[in-house]
Amino acid sequence: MPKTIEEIAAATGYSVTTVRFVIGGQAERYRISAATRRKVEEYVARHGYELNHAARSLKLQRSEAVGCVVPDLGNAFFARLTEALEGHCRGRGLVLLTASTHEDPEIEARAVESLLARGVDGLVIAPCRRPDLTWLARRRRRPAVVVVDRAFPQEVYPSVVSDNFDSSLRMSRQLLRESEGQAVFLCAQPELPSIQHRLRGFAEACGEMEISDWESRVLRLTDDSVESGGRLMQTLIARCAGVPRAFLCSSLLVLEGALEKLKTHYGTIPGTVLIATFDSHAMLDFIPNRVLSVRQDEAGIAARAFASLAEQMEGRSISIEHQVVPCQLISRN
Amino acid sequence: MPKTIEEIAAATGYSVTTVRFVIGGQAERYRISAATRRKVEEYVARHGYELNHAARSLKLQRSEAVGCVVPDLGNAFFARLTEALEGHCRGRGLVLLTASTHEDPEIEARAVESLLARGVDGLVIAPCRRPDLTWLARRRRRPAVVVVDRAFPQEVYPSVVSDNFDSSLRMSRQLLRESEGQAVFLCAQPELPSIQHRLRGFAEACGEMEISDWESRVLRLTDDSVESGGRLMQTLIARCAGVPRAFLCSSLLVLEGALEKLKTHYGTIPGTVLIATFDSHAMLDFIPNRVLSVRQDEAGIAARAFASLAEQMEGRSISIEHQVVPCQLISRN
DNA sequence: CTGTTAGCGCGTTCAG
DNA sequence: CTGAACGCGCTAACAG
Repeated sequence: MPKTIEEIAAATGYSVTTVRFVIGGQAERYRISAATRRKVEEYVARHGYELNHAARSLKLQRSEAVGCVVPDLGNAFFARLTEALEGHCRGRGLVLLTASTHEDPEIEARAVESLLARGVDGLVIAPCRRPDLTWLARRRRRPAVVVVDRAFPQEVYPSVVSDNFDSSLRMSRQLLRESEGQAVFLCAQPELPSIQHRLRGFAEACGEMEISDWESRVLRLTDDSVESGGRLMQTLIARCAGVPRAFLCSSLLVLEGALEKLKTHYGTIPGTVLIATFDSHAMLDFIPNRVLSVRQDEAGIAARAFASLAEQMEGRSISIEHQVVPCQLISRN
Repeated sequence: MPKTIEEIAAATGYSVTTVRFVIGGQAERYRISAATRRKVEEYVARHGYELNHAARSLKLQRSEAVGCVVPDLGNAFFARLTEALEGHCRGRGLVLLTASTHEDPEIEARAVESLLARGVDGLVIAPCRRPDLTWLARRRRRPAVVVVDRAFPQEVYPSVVSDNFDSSLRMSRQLLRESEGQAVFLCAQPELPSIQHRLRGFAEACGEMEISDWESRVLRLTDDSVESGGRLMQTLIARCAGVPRAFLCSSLLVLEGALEKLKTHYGTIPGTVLIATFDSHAMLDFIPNRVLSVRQDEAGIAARAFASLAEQMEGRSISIEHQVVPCQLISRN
């Protein structure tokens, strides 16, 4: 059974300080005698020592933990992001506390509250609404904060997001070119900043093609779900009175719903329809249609987010910067 | 800025005990005078109070945190499992500490060590090898432990796994029936208990069809990856000297590799091939082929795992039980 | 080179 | 009804 420092001190007959120096690898520095050192090390080798983080946190007023709050861990993007973050944390001896909010601001607020009460040293959050600053304003020791994926305008925290405008522009250009201007954007959660940027990329590409009424090429619904995708596709089918030529989905969930609807409506997914979507998945390879998709760089986002956290935790000034991570455009078939 | 109990006591002129009773909602019970109570409550309403979990943990020797160690958060199964667990934890005021080990026993050991040092009250783990008991054997306060997804024979902890044998049997029966006995199992990580059960289900189904040499119908490779899937399919194609009739994958990663290989080899995925796989994904709907898949019930597993944890944490006897959660067989097209 | 000590904030016990 | 005091295990300042 692992011992506490005091127990080791008592058992070996030395003081806590001496034991601490040995255990902390500072024996050299404080010129602990070889004999003393050997005795302590032997005892530790036999019985083990286990740092009590609660006591350490209490004393140091820091937890060596970081919180991660995402809307949906079931979403592969957030899962990979969380995983990458956890790796960075482990590398620095930090633990990661996670919370998944189901896009519910209520749950989100409680989760953040809970993490802060736990005294996390850092917080990475992909908020479902504009984050409420009151958390930190009134707070003993304010943790480092980084907003990811969803940087609302005039963000007060450093943020790291994908290059949504540019990647959307590139994908939309290609989509419109290949479909001769016949493409519709099936869009869920249009109020999210990331989606807004994607919309703007689409609009820009429309402009380049001299499509004036791009707004009419966008079908919107508030919640991001398979069901929304189905309803949007339903609308699209009704509108174009025939097999749609090309469409662009704001997320994989919307894509799922849209394809499902195509399949039930036509019995199969018409091979002529050109598919484009944000967020990518390996399985997209196996749809026979031509498919364009944009893959976000979760590892890159995590790396930058963590770097920003680390910077803040080391007390450097909170530079309110906004970082944009490029995406990859993938085209299949 | 939220206050500590001592600060509130000092500011209101009462003692910590009195303040604690009021804050703890025990005012009635200890007959705190209405005036006192009002004063304290007013002060708290104005300045806030924030429990210091580090101090609480130090005193109570318990952290109100549970750890979750999985091989790969990027895997949708583990992501959903983790998410569901987190929900249960939140409901009981616990936080979830997560770690993803990339199937590396080294990382896993360090992650567990780290979580235990953090004093987690419970630990949910999907181990990559048979868990090493020495963690807990020699330990001050042993946390509650539940093994999920991968219960090795003679497991010493309670475990919760999917009904791998039965679901495999059902899927294999159907697969063999539809393919007239012409099906091959592309199997990665055959040493995992879950995979072993799936293999046995396949063998049983072969037996029912009076296929004696089921072993020759299984192609194995140790690591679960897209690359393995490709190599296994390569072998299969070479062996059957033509388009395979039907195959069964041990995981989605293997399926991805296998399909990829089919596609590069034949230019497209032959429509006649019958596909079956463990673990399911919505996108499987959009492959034109007939597809069988087994979907695990992550929510069910999480619920039972958490129930077992809770049971142990409440001091009830550690009944070394093994729970099996049914899966759903999905067939498409 | 080694030892002593004072908190960190909370929960609990005992004493009025 | 209210207050005082101890200790959880660790860190760090100070004292030899």
